[in-house]
Amino acid sequence: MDNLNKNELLALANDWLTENEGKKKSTINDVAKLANVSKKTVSRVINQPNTVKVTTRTRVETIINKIKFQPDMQARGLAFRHSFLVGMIYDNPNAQYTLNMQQGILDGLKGSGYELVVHPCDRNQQDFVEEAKQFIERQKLRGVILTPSASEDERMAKMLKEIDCDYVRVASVSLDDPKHMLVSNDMQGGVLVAKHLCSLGHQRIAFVTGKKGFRSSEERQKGFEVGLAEHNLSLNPRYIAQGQYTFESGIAAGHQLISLNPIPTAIFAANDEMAAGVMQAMRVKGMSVPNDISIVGFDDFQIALNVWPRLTTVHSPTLDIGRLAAQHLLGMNNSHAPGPESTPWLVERESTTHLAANN
Amino acid sequence: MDNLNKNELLALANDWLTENEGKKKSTINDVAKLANVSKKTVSRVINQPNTVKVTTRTRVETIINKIKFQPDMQARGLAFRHSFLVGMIYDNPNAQYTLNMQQGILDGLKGSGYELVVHPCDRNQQDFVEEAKQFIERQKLRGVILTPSASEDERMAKMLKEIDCDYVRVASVSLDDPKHMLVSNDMQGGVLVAKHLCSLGHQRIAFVTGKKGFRSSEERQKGFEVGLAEHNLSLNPRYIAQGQYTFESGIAAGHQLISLNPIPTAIFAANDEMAAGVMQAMRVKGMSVPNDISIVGFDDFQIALNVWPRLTTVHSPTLDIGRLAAQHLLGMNNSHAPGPESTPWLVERESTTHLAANN
DNA sequence: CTGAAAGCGCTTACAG
DNA sequence: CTGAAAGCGCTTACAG
Repeated sequence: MDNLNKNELLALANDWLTENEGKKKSTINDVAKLANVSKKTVSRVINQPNTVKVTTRTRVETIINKIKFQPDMQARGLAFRHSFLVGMIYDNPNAQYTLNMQQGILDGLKGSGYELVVHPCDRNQQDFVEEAKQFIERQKLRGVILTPSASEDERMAKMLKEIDCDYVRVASVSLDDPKHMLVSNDMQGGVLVAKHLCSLGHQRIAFVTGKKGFRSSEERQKGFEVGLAEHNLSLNPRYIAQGQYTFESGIAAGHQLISLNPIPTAIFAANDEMAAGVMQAMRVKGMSVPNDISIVGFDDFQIALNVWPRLTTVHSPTLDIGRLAAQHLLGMNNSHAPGPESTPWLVERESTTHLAANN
Repeated sequence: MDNLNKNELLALANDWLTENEGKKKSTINDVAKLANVSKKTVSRVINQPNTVKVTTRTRVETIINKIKFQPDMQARGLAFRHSFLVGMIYDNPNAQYTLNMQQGILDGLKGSGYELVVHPCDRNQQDFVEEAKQFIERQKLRGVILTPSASEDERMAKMLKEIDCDYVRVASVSLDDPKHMLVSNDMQGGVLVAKHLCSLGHQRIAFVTGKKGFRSSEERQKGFEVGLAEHNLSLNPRYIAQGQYTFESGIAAGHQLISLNPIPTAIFAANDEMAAGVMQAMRVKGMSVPNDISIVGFDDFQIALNVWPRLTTVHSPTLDIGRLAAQHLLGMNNSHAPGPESTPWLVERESTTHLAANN
């Protein structure tokens, strides 16, 4: 039996296939029988191919491919004591961000055999940590990826450590051991905005913050101030408006900022949504963007292209971040290297221009 | 042992808890031992509580709650021959739609013990059906929910039938046996738009279609024409512009439509994204919305509120649709009733107004 | 380099 | 109404 050549082996598998047509799915036992090895050897070919003699391995692989054997993830999970699922725990209200992140994670998981289970949470709810814990334990997740602001919650991180669940936190600043972090470096994005506006000659620049307690907003502001400082400028507290990361809050902030005297010549909003709201406020007041005032956003989501003029903004590589986070999670045991970082870049569009002479 | 009262039982469980603190998770065997029954009886309490004597059941439930026993879904899945996972297969490019649908499905799954695994697909890829098949079989999914346009693909439906996988297709028109359908009734939304515009006195009305091959666009148009017919109007083919469901295609369609002579007094775009694009085109041409021209969208997503004037549109209850689809899927075996339908409604905002006298 | 036995934590099929 | 045995499809631990 062991001396069958490939064609004889395939013929054997073909016979078996016609015999079992329409019957239940093939198992590791079927493969073992056809390849004339023990099921343990088939298991080795699947999990640690290098430990199997090449001729044996080739024989087993030929059968696996021929009868399209797929190991049962349920059974594998039971034996391995964890499932082949990765969880994404999130509470970000922005659809585009969340979906991009999902897609990035799925990219990173591709080919690994792992699937993505999504799990929104609500930090305002009393039992949201306990609820997440039950979710993870019930499905014996391989690990979880957290995005802001769920990723910034220390109660959540504490729980994950307690139940010894692998995890990666996506955030704009390092909050944990590097092996648990994927830093999106929003600060650097803020620096880029400052440089851009300064290079256009602006000096009276306003800032619209994001939602209170969101690290991303703090980091974007911090970077912005660092960038301004390099041009010997600083952010006047009067020119800082509190926003909520929403379109509506952008409108309000816009109205507040243009009522100032002197009026700012440029406004940096901590995300695109608010920048679009600021533009709305300008329009209502009959001000022209960018001639009367330059506006910059952050994220580079769809909305940046849907407004007119289109928004100059910072592109945050959400897809890449998701992919890196997934790879970081699955490779967690292999590396004690610091977690990867992602680098944003500036996208110049029509909402910013040189400071007009009359300003 | 069987005569222990509740407090004695709890004390017993407490002892066990302190003894096993930090050790591995509790299993059905632990519950059986503490409740002094066989594990089969514990299994019955979990799966078919009615078949167990009340006193026994209460005893078992007390233990389960006390030691916070959660059955292992991996093991349960293996024995049941299917996992406790539901898949969502989608290819809709609109982030808001997809995320709302996810959230709706999660709502419908809540409390069922099932989790949601997301799986985007690309109908342009040669092997997208085979790929989905492997996904389902590898994880032994309990069932899948398909959204447009993946839900409109008959090759996909055929494959699902072949592998005997429970599924629900969300679409704007019935494409399958009622037990496999969740109809979103977009046609009715189209009727509402026609009625609204006619009631405002408009007669020269244009339509921007969605992406070719999307049933939703066809249904919205069909309903629109039905509604117009009720007012003895019809859609002039010259006033139909082909769109792609994207913002950019809305701009193009807008330019095309206002170059017509006579110019339409109202435009209905098959989704909000395109309606926003049409408004953009109006702005560029110096036309005022709604005074020069009324504009209506469809979906009622965030973008409808981000434009100015805010968009009159049809609210499609995506969350409800997702929830109903999930419930329909899980209850599939219980009912042979026709699949549920969802009803859209009109949201009047500032982008539509009475036909001006000079038109 | 390979295999026979035991086990992962549940449920099904059978029995009483 | 309840239980002992066998099994779901894999892997671990041990042996050779």
